[in-house]
Amino acid sequence: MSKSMKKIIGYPTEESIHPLSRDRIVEAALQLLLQMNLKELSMRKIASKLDVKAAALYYHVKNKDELLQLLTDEISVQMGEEWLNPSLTWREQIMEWSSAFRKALKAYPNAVDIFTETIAISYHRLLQIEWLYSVLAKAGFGDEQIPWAASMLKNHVVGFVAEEVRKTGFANKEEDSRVEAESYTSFFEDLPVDQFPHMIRLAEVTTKPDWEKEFQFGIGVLLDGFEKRLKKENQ
Amino acid sequence: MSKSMKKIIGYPTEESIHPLSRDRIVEAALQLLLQMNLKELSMRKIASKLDVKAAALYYHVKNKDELLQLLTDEISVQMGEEWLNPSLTWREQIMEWSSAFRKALKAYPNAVDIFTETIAISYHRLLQIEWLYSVLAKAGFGDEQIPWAASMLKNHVVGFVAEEVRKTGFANKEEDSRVEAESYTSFFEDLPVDQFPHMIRLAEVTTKPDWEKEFQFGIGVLLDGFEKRLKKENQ
DNA sequence: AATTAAATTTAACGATGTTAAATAGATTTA
DNA sequence: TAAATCTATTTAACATCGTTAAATTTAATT
Repeated sequence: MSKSMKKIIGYPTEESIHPLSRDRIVEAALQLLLQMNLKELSMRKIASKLDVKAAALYYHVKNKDELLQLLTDEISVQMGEEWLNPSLTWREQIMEWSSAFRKALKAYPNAVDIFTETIAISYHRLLQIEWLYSVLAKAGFGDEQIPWAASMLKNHVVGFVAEEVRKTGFANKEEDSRVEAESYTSFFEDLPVDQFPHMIRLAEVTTKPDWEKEFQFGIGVLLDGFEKRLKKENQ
Repeated sequence: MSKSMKKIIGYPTEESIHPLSRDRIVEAALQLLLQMNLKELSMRKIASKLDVKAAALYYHVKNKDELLQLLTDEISVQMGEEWLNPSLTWREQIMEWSSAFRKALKAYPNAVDIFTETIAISYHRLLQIEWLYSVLAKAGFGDEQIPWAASMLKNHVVGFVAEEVRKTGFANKEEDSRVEAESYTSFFEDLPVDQFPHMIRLAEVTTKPDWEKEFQFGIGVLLDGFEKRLKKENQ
């Protein structure tokens, strides 16, 4: 693109296309999280990606913690609504939601830890929880148990994906975690056999995990456990 | 204590009682975590608490990450073995373990996030998992499902306590999180009623949580879910 | 054209994890 | 006992970080 072209009135310059904003900051941060892990993500790097100095970010965002909260909110937004299907049973609805949530989390593997470290107090995360509440209410849960069950589901998916990401490894800048995931695989061989009999016997299963199958198992356990409590209440 | 007294041969001086070591470093770090949160904990502060310069720590510990791992290991050690009781059913054994694990985690509330962020590759944490494996194996679970169930239990307790700590608030230096916990309580009043009907209706339940009851509910759900899978397999 | 408001930069502060080299203390060897 | 070696700690420095106040530029309004 020539410099003269940029001077045409109304021609969208880099700046007019991309005025600095919360959304652009969030977008840049998420992009960076695809190339580096959470510890490496800094305000300065985000700013640099936007051709701006770090202090400029603070006009649009209170501090880094707030920005991280915004990231979780945006990820919740990107989860979309395709999983929403009122014609399904409550079990099916929750299974759809769980899979969609997992998928959204895995889209930004390095952001998962933000979910584990923060309370859900952003708009779109709250919408998710509200929806969970509505499904659980229709399923017949008592008022006290609705938040309990919702919390379990949320924590389970987040915890599951966090572990999945850690053990699967994900591309850092210096491919650190990939190495970590490998060393984890060969880790079991160094265990004292007498003290860890089960762990060693199960090493084969543990080091070649079928994450999808394990995920379905987990959701199934929760749903079965929920259902039993439902029946107990109504009998 | 007079200076001359310290000179008596064999009298335990400050230094001879307290030679720098991994254990002392871990102990100091855990003590500091009772007065500040995880983000505030630094190598320099730990060193200062031990009347030593920060670099000295690196002779005993590879880096901060390893130290944090050691903290989780020590907390696992402090969990003790009172919860161990082979005469109980597998359900009861797991309930005892869960409660003991929760209690151990809550002894250092500001350390919980280390558990959520790290893989269990330290000796005493692995011992816990090995024990879970043995109980689940005796309960009759198939080899594939044993690690799955164990992982669920571990993740559930850690996730639960993490949330409990965040929402309960814990004494920081500047009583920051206590304020945060308060503002969380009054948080629901600002929600748009039409978009969050359930959340607002349940606000009373959610802001006055009975954590012990909720914890038992969660473990019960998991155990019921497990049991159903057990029966399915054996039929 | 002058004034005000909005957005960004400059510059700086204190703090962090970590490392290499220098130093002191203790132990072993000659 | 003196020299040499090993152990443990300090000194000093590096690059980086989150954040803020003040100065500056750019845009909007009067």
